Amino acid sequence: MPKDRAPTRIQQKNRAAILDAALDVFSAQGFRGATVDQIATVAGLSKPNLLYYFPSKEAIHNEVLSQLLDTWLDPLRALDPAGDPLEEILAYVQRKLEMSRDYPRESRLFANEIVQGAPRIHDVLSTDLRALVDEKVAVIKAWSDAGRIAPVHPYHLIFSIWSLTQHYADFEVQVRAVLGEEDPFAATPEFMETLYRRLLTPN
Amino acid sequence: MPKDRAPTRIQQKNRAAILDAALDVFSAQGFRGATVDQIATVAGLSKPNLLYYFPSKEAIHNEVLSQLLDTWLDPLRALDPAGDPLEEILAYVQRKLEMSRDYPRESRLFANEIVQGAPRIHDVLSTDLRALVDEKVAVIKAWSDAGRIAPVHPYHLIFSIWSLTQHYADFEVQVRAVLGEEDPFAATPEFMETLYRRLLTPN
DNA sequence: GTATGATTTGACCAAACGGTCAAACACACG
DNA sequence: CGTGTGTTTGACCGTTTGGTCAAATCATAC
Repeated sequence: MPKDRAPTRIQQKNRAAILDAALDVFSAQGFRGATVDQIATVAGLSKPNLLYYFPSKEAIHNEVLSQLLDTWLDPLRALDPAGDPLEEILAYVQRKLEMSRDYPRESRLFANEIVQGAPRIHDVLSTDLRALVDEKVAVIKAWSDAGRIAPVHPYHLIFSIWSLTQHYADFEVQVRAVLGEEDPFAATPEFMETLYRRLLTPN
Repeated sequence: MPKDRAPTRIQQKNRAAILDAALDVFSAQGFRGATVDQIATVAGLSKPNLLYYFPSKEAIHNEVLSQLLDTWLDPLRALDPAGDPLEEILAYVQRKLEMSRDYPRESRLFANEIVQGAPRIHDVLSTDLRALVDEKVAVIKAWSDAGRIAPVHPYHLIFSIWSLTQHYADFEVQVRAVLGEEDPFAATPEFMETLYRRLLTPN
């Protein structure tokens, strides 16, 4: 490990390469399935060299995961209580869908972690995530109570948005196997819009 | 390995215990994350004893996975072209939801496999699964074209059902972290029914 | 009870894995 | 150029893992 100075160009480049490679490997194999050697190879480094930049496999995983968590909830944070209810929710759906299309590795990393019981991020889920969801649920409930959108169970509404949008990244192999040549994201935005417009348009 | 005779009572009991334990461990840790020792311990056997009944870790995984695939698509197979369109689809949704509630381990095993690229079941997906989906998509498209349900992209309709229902099993930790004490499945059937009724009821 | 096959296990092996370390190498700066 | 710091690596270590095997134990039919 280098001393406590400003990172050199080499450090910046290599740390970035390692984190990108780790995202590749962890999202495709899970934490236990990934090997340090694999990550090093993908990053174009030797294993000891990689361990010169990060103290352990777990440290790399933590770093990748916390970088992910930082941005993962941005689309929901942006849901504006002052905006038009239906349009706000539709915009949130589209933002989430874009993230699945543009950052599928991040989505799969998250999925891997959750499916296997979220051992490393359970705390964040039941504190930060829960608080954010509670906040936005209150907004949606207010809209619903005011009759500005159809009555809906707000928690399940949010779960449905998560599951529908992330499905195209997390289960991409399955979607592609079923669709064949067709682009999975071709008709998806329109489908989502129709679905939530019909669900939420008041009477 | 015993000779090629009818399985004894001990064989039946132990093979069943192993497969159940394997479902536990594989669904919670993924293939590479699971160890033979773990499975053996959960099954109440020693590792060499377990390997007396199955030749390898991969053989156990294959067996568990193929038993799963056998029944996983039954709810979709049961979609009856002769039934009432909306009620048929709603019934399919409820069957899938029940499977998520009653067989979450199976759902998570499947999710683990797909998220990590489905290396072992890719063939089944692009043959059997695809054929079944194509068949049912045709049914839904016919209903849609006949105006018996609202116009809808049939593939994405099916994907939406998969993702929504399986979400409650695959992402159970997250759902519970957000909902707290509340039973994840309490309001879910009603939410699903409302959603698909609104989406599919012809104008 | 005893013979035969089924079942179980402790001891063991080779490979893979996460991680360490001293030595070699590269590079910037005077 | 040389020297001090940052960087890279081959060799190595202890542990975990999947799997083997011979020997011991158990169940059952005669």
